[in-house]
Amino acid sequence: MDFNAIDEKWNARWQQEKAFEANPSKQKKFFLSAAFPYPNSPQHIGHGRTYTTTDIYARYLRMRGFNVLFPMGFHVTGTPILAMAKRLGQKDEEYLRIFEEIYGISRKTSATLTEPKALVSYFSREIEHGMKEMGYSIDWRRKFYSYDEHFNRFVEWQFRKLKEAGYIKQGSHPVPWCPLDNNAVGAHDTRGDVDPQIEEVTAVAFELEEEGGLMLCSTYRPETVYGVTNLWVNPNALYVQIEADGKKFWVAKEAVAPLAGQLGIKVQKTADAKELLGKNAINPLTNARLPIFAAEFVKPNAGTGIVMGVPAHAPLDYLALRDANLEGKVKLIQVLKVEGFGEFPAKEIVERMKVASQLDEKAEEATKEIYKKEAHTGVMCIGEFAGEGCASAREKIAKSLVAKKRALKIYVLANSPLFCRCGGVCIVNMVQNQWFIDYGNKGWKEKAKECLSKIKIMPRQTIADYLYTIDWLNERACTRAAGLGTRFEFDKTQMIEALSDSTIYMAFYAISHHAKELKPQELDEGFFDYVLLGKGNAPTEAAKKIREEFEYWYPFDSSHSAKDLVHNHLVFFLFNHVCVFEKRHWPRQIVTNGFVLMDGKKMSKSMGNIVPIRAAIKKYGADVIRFSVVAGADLSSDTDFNKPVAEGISSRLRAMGELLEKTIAAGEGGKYDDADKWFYSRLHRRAKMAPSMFEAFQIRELSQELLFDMFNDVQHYLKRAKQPKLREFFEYWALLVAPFMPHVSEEFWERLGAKKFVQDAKLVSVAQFPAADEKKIDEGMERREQFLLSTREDIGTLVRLLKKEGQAKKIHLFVADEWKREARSVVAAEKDFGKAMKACLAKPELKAHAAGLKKLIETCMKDVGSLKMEPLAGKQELQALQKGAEFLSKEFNAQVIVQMEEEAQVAHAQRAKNAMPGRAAVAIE
RNA sequence: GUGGGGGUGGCAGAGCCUGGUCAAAUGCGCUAGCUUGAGGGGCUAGUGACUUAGGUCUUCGAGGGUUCGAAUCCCUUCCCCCACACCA
Repeated sequence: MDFNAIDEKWNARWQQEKAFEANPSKQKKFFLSAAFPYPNSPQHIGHGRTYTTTDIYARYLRMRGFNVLFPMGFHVTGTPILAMAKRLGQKDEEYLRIFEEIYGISRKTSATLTEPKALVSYFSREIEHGMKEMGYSIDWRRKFYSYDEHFNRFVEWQFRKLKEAGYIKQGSHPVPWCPLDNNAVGAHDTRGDVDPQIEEVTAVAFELEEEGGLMLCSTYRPETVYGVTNLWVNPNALYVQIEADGKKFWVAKEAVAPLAGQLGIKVQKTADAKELLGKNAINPLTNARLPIFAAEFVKPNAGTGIVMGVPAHAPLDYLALRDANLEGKVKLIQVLKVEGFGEFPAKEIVERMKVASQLDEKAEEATKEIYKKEAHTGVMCIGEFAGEGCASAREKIAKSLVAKKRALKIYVLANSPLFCRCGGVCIVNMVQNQWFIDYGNKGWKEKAKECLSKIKIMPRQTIADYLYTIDWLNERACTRAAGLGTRFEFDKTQMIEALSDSTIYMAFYAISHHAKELKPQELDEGFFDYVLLGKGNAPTEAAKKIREEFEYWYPFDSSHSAKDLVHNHLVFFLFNHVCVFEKRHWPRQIVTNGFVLMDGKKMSKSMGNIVPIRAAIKKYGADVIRFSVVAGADLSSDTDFNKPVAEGISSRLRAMGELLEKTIAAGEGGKYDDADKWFYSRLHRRAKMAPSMFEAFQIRELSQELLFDMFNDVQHYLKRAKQPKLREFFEYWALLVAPFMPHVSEEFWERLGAKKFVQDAKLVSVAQFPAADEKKIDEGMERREQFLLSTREDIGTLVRLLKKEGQAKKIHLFVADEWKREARSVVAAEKDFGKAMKACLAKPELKAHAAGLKKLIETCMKDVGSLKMEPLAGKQELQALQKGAEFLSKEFNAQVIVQMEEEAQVAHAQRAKNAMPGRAAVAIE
């Protein structure tokens, strides 16, 4: 089988037949989509998982008679594409190399991609080709880009709705910032693509007794202010006094730049650390007098460069005191009671770990341990919040200090120093007048939760994540100074940010192909109000038709994405839908899936283990890739892509193909015998359970059943059947696996030249999903075969045990006597040994076998569980063995004798006694 | 730290909700035999330990408990992964 040729043939056919262009009709509809891609790179097989899952579902539903709409667009909003184009324009070596080595794009081509639009068009074309090659059943007429003017009008309308609802706010906001570029930095703007992490720190102000200035100490542990005995400055650093907020603060000189974006800083004077030493500050909570000491461990570039000394709870503080022989001069103050420690945990741990000095490496280890322990188990034993846990006290004290203006909230970059690609050192900037969407709004949250309670979430375990995120979400910045996308109407200097313009875009798919026919300026408030909300009168005839189309497709039935979007996009999707749309148009289902690993490892540019999807298709064929990325794991977990898996699927498919050819060549005929009955029972059983498994997204299990298990059954059937009859099998199978492997399925179907299920439809893709023929599901037949196979296994075990491989001459088989079956059913009802025995003896026909009863009941008790299942009748077992004797005889190359007499009557009576209901006895000569 | 998800045989990965048929599906790997001109591929069997009659013993992160019975239920504990906001 030439997979590539088959792929090409059917992709062309689908396109030619417009098989997936969905228009309103009388049919019931299903509207689903998967997160639209961001075209700044070619897609890899990891992307393929979400889209394939979506497509399998779409194809399944289409075969179940739904009018399915599966559209696709491109999300180009934001800064990465801009940044990438700019870097390519600068001939950035790192980017050129990634393009060349990982994406396979020549430097010559790269040179043409220096404009954002060129980049977008290049990659979106690439992605679209890949999706078509994968056979995704997408209605491409509805494609749009998120910077299209028509879409801009839509997003503007959406934001007007948010504003009307009172959800658009303005305020200040900390942002990672490059002072050289004078712009916000994201991960793609930093050297090494490091994601900037902002951390909130409390800076406590201690008034200087002598001069009224304030010593600004940054701390992660404001609750320890009660235990401050002194302040620390680095003796080798310079300190400056700055004016901010009308006050004078001392901070390290190196701290000024990182804080410049947050405090309106005016440097008043500079001083050597020595000038501060010997002065005294006042504790804002206890009014204690705190001397200022010198310590080497203080880092002038971290926080404010001034540190509170809490020797009772901070190992470094204690060590610094000890190092300077100041231990006698201060009295340690306990703030927290800590499990497993006495009054002064820091002192204790330093002594226990034998930390030599503040410069000892072990000091850090001790600090980590104490901080963790105190945060976890510490209970305040001093001050206003005595008795409270450390964590809650920390929060309350910080809040109250800030409220009393005795402390400031400052932000630092947790992973500093962080360099912008331009070379600048990143800082945190407090952006004033930042625009937000207020996801903190209580009423809105309630509505979002209401929607969540009605929506179907797959996989189900993720509901907790949604709930948590809805609760936790607060104001979210929704604009940026730069980026592609939609300009922010209420402040034209701003662009709407990427996760805010992609929350209800599915609604736009429903109408995008019509909207394109109109001029952007026609898509005004009245237009969208009418089309999307049914408000007012139709502004034009066209609008009326568009409204009808929207009404047909909405609500949105199923949203698909990878699991990483649960915490942002998918929750915004809920919020925005409940804000903008009528309740009857709220979404119905969300499905998220795990990622794809490559040989067990995460795919990444730096590892160079990214497999571009188009290359993979070329190598294995689309259907093998489709199958590989969804079959390996449950929806919720990550799956692994590797060569053996892909090849295993490929070889089975090929084998099926060859078998199909043979079947076609051989023709068909003859009466069904047991082997045929067994095989078709298995097939129809699978056909019967397939629908519920598709609907429950049990894709891993389904693929297991439909490909691997079915294949094994075929193998066994070929061995058992005198004259295999596979035509009906292929007629079913090709359709059962069609959602997974549409190309091969179409090809098989065409080769079969059959009309069943397809009727007037020309394509499998729009055929009926085959209903199982339940009459052919033959439980008894399957169980008899199972009985035969387990007997075969027993024989095999014995032959091996007796070291008689290939040498057994005669195999005698015995079926359990009737009295055993009766006794077994007694035991099944009465699981207590004694009572079961009594019950058995009460029956005259069993009493006759009293000698064997004890052993029998014991054996039955050993696996009580299996008693629940009704065993095959003796006759059935006998029939299975008799009909299977020839098969067993071939398997073991020995004469097989099935005994019909009662156990005691036959030769090998001792062995025959071993027979149990459900298990034949074996004697080997 | 907060929230979520996990720890199963050489590996991947089911089973756990609804305890017994679980030495634990399936796939890969490995071993042996057959097949093929070799290779690739295919087929058959084996793959916890012991065992010349279908048996026994020990296993599902660790420890404890409930139960006639625990991979499955409860408690304690250790470890791993993911998300945490302006980033698509």
